[in-house]
Amino acid sequence: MKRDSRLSSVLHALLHMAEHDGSMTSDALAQCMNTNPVVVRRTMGLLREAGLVASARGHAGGWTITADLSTVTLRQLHEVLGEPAIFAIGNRNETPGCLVEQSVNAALDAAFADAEALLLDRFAHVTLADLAADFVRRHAERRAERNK
Amino acid sequence: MKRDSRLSSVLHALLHMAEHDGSMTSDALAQCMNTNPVVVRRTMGLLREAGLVASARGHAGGWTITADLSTVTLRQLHEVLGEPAIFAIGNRNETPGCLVEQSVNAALDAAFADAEALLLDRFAHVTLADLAADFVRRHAERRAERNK
DNA sequence: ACGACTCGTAATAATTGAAGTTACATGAAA
DNA sequence: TTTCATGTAACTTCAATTATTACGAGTCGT
Repeated sequence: MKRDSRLSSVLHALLHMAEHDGSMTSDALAQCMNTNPVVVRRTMGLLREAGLVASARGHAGGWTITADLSTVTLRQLHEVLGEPAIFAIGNRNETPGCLVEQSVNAALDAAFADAEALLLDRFAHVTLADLAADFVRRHAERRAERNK
Repeated sequence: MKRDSRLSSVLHALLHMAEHDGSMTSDALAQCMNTNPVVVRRTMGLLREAGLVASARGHAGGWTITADLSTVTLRQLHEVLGEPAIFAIGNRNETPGCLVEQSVNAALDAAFADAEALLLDRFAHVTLADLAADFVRRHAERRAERNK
C-alpha cells in the first residue's frame, strides 16, 4: 500500500526553511527532498492557504515561513493537509446491512478510533520548534562525533 | 489510498462460519462478502497454515473452523495475515542521511509506534468469541425491534 | 520594454499494492 | 467417471499518491 508521506515532506521542508536565511525556491526544496518542484508547490500551497508560509514570484522569490514555529503543531499540519486517512487497514464495507459485519466493524472501529485519538494527541503536543531543537541537538552531536 | 480490508474480511468469514453448521464453500463465503471465491481461498489459506481453519476438497468440501473461538484474537489474525502496514501515513525516506529528516522521522515514528502499540493491545483483547457474542446480541435486538 | 526567474495550475503518466478475474490442475465423494 | 471443491499461477482492474510535462502569469534587474 502506498503511504501518504506529505506530512513527513512538509516537516522536512519547513525545517530546512527554518534553518535557512531568506526564502527558498520550490526547486531548492525539491532538491532537498529528492522530489519535484511541482509537488513542493502543491503541498506548500496548502500551507499558504492556512497562513503558515508565504510565497513570492519572480527574482529572489520563493517560500518563507510566516508562522511562529512554537505554535505550529504536527496535528495542525495534518489538518492543513486535509486530514488524510491515517490507517491502511479498514472495514470492507462501511455501511453493512449484514449483522455479522456490523459486529466486526464496531469492534475494529472502536480500536481504530482509540489509536487515532492517541496519535492525534501526540501530534498536538509536538511543535515545529520542538523538531528544530531536536535537529540542533543532533547537529551538535554529529560535530562532537567528528571531532573526537 | 486503497485500504487493506483483509482483516475485516476474514473476521466476517469466520463469524459466518461460526454461525453456520458444517462447512462452507469458498463460493458461499464469497457471496456472503460480495467478493470472489479465489480471494476467499487466498486469505483463508493463510488461516489454514496457522491451524485456525481446515479445508476439504470434493463433494461436501469447504472450510471449517478448527480453533476455539475464545482463544483467537484479532491480533493473532493480524499476524497471520502477515502483519500488513497499519498506517497509511509514513516517512518519506526511512533511512535518511539528512539530519533534518532524521528529526522528523524520529518524532513521527515515536508517535506511530505508540499508536500501533495501543491498537495491537486492543486487538489482543478481542476474541472471535467476543465478536460472536456481540453478533448474537445484535440479532436479538433486531428481533425485539421487529416484534415491537 | 525586455528577459530571466519563479510561482500557479492543469493535464497526464508512472507507481504501487490490494482486489478481482480467468484458467486449469488436483483431489474427494456420489 | 462425473461432479464438486480446493489449490495456484497468471493476469487485469482499481484507487490513490507521486512524478512529470507544459504553459500561464507575475516580479525583479538591466
